[in-house]
Amino acid sequence: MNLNTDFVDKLRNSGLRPTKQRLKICEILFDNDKTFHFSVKDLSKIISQKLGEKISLATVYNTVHAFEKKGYLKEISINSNQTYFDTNTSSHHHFFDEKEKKLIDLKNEDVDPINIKKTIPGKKIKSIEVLVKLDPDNY
Amino acid sequence: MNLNTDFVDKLRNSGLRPTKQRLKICEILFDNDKTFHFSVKDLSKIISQKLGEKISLATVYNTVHAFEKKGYLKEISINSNQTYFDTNTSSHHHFFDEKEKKLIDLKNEDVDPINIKKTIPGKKIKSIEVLVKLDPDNY
DNA sequence: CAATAGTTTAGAATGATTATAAACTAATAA
DNA sequence: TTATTAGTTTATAATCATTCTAAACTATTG
Repeated sequence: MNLNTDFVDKLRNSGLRPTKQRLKICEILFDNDKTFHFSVKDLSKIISQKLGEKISLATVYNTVHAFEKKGYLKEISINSNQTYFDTNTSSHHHFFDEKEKKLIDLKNEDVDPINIKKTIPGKKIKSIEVLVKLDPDNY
Repeated sequence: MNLNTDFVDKLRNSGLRPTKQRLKICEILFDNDKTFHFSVKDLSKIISQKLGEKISLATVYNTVHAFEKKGYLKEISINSNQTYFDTNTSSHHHFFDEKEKKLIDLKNEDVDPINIKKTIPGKKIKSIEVLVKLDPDNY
C-alpha cells in the first residue's frame, strides 16, 4: 500500500489540501507502528528534530484540529494547561501518572464492560472514557 | 451546627487563615444544599452577584487551589480552556454534553463497578473517573 | 501592644491558543 | 499551458486563563 496516498486521502477527507507541510505532519503522525500522545508543541518539536524542518505553529494547529474533527486523532480528556492528542483512535482509556504527569494507554479489553444505568433525555452516548489516576505505591 | 466553625475548620485544615474574603468564598461553595460545577471565573462572578462584593482573582485562585489540594473540592478531568471544579467531592462520574458544553453528575451507583485488569508496576490506583460524552439523539 | 507571618490586591508576566493579513501554492477552467 | 480562483503558510499580533509580584494590609503570637 502507498502511504502517501493514505495521507492524501486523510487530508482530503478532512477538507484539507495535501501540501508539503501537511504531508510532513502526516509522516510523523501516521507513519509509525506505535501510537502516541502529543501536544501541539511536542509535535512541532518532533517535526523540526526528525525532519529538520520547521512548520509554523498555525499550520500544525490547523491540521491537527481538522484531523481531530474527522476522527483521525483523538483529543484526550484531561485537565492540563495544554491539550493532548492521541494517534490511537480506537476506543480505549488512560492511566494518568499524577507524579510524573504521564499518560499511559489502557486498552478497552483491560477494563470490564462499562454499563451506564442512567440516561439523559434527548441525548445519546457518544463515547465513554475512563481515566485512572495513579499514585506511587507507597504514598 | 455552626456553619462558620465548619468554614474556619476547612480553611485551617487547608493551611489557610480564615479571612473575611475566604469566608465569603466558603459561603458560596459550601453553604448550599446542592453541589455544583464552576470555573474560577464563574465563582468570581457568583461572589460579586450574590454578595455584592468583589474579591480579587488571585485570592479566589489561592483559596480554591488550597481546597482542592485538601480534597474539599475536586478538579474535573475535562479538556477545556479553563479548569472546572466540583463541590461534590464524593467519588462520582460525569456526563458531558458536547453540544451545550455542559457537565452533568453521574452517581457512582449509576455505573456498574469498574474493574481495571491491568496494573502499572510501582503505582497504585488513586481514582477512577468516567466521562460519558453525549450527542443529540438524532445526530 | 508590638512583632511576625500570612493575606489581599492590582497589575504585570507567562504561555497556550486563535486571529490576521500578506505572500505563496494548489486546483480548476479556458 | 496559463490565468484565475480558492485555499495555505507564515510571522506576528491578539486573546484569555492562570501565575507571579511586591506593596499595603490583617490576623496571630508572644
